[in-house]
Amino acid sequence: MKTRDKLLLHARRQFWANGYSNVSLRQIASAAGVDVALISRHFGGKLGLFEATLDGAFSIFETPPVNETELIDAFVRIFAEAPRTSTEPSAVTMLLTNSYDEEVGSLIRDLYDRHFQQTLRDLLGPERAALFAAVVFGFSVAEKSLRVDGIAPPSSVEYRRQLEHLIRSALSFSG
Amino acid sequence: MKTRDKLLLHARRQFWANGYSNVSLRQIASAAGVDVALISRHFGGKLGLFEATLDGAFSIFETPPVNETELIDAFVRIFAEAPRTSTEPSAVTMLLTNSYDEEVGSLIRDLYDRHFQQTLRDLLGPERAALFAAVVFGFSVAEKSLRVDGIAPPSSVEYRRQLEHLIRSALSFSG
DNA sequence: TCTTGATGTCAACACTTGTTGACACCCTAA
DNA sequence: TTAGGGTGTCAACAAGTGTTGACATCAAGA
Repeated sequence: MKTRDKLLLHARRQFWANGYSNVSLRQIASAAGVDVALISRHFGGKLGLFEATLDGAFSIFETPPVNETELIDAFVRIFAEAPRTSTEPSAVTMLLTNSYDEEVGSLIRDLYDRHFQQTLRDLLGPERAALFAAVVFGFSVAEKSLRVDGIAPPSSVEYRRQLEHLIRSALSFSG
Repeated sequence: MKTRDKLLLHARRQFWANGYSNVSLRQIASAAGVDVALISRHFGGKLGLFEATLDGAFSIFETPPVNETELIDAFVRIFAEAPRTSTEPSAVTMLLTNSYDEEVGSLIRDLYDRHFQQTLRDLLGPERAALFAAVVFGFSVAEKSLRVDGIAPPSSVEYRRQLEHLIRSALSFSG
């Protein structure tokens, strides 16, 4: 594997899981088995490396959903299957760990809105799109951040039922 | 105002809003108009200062709710009124900015579970308590972290309607 | 008045941070 | 073979981190 790709892999892993400011270039370089200086050479610096990890971050749909049923199905499937197919941190996790950051927060929020929330808005209208995002992120916070018990194991049928219940509830809101 | 209290005030403000690792002692000392060394003297160090800011962090109820109706009312009221009564970061914000932190994450999650989620569990059972937490934190993420449009202004009637809808949805779940 | 302990001031410490420049290596094109 | 650009290696830099020790100041009790 090329040096550039090794750096990108470990950078994404660490930046996404722990947040931009909480990860040092030496940690990434060490995990990749590579000299620190190469980061500045290949990506121009820390910010450049981080931005490179965002490439395609919000392209989570293979085929964009065209109606609400497809949207729900796609989301539940992605959430329920993600933990089994990959140990990598998810885009949702990345948003939770980085959207409060002083250095990259606005960048992240902007990317998210343009590349994802906009899709929700077009399909659901602004209010229901907001509540949709709220329950999806809330479910993730409860599961991964607060680690509340009561959230079913990610691979179980109950997990899908819980998530689907929240999503359908959010969509049942009428302004 | 005593030095100790000044430090505590600005420490809470900054730690809660930006996260433990993203705030330096010199930033806090400077905001408080006080020498850095006094932090180690008064609180033993950075961690001691942070822990001091957590005192009473989860005592958000004046009188603990004894049934679901009271729980919903209390929560909606606290959320809807908080932005008007204070510019200070909320306990929810603190959880979002610190529960992923490597140094204080487990401490925070533990405190939260013992002092708050436990109350929800006793009242609602583990599953509904988890979904309750999910929608409350999700609503906060959408509003303050992602800053999604579609969330109504905090002082409006619509804000209360949105939040109440999500909470009632979570509680309508039956395992 | 003298003493004592708490409180504040200042400088320095060892350490980590991101970044840069000098140098060596290696593969390819002339 | 010879040059040259991409790639990797190493050391150093200035800036920022939390913490500590020496010293001054001040208020209260003997």
